[in-house]
Amino acid sequence: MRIGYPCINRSIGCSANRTFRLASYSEERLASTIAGNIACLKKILAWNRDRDILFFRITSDLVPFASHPACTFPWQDRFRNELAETGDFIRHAGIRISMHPDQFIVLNSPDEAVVSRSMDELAYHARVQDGMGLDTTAKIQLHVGGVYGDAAGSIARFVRTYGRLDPAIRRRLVVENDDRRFTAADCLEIHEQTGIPVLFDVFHHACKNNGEDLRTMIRLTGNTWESGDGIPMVDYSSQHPEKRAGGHADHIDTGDFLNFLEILRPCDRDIMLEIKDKEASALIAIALARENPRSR
DNA sequence: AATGGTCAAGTCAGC
DNA sequence: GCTGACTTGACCATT
Repeated sequence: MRIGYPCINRSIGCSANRTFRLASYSEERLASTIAGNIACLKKILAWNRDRDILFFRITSDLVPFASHPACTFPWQDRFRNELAETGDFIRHAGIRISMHPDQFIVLNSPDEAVVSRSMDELAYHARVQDGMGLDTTAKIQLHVGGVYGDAAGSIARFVRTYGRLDPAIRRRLVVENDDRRFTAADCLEIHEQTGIPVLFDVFHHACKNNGEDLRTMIRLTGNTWESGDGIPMVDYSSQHPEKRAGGHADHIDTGDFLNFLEILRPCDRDIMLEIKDKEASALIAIALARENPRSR
């Protein structure tokens, strides 16, 4: 079991998701931004490794505008060495990597232009992981997409589009339940038709479900991951006490997390903490997991 | 140096 | 019809 956090480290003082405005786009600006982002990513990974944080979500902003028509810069060639070195570090440290394209990537959109742009953006994500030489246990997690007033039809559209994806994307793509549109059961249905692994989001499941037993869903979603996909990933968060239902907590709720660890037992999972204070909560979660080992 | 409007992109609930 | 939320704020013109 690895425990990690997404994208940003608030302790180090650098950011791996620097970007700039499209209006100020230039190759020089892009190249210097990418160089800075990769340099910071390496610092974060080393900081994590030193603290046994062995799961990390790499920001989608590592290469700004990578899939935008304005970007003709051959970043994968220009940063070949930097990407490969980062990948070497990741492998030697035993770190697990995920990425999570943002809300604009919608494979089941009825608008073919949206689908096309989404595929380009997924190809970029795959190229980052390929450039690092990561195996297929590194994943790209995506939600099903929009409902458009017809959930069944929208699931069918996701399945059809999945069949069109480049294998370089397909071997890394996993589908995740969201908090208001498609449940883990919907994702399992998609798995039946495509074979895509299901990344179970515990908090989203609490927000939207069909009354399924939590342990059962953890087991069923875990079964969709084959050996080449690695240990199943799960996303974990808890409700922010003041925000709307579905709002992520600022800080780990230790009681809730311990309860989750107990429910998880005896399944092995890599846990991504989607909590605002990032590495601070990850360090606490790792200490809690140590005190409450999975195998007795 | 601090601040507030704005930023490539989609969908949808809530007002 | 507009705004905010989403896995994650950061950029930049202006004061």
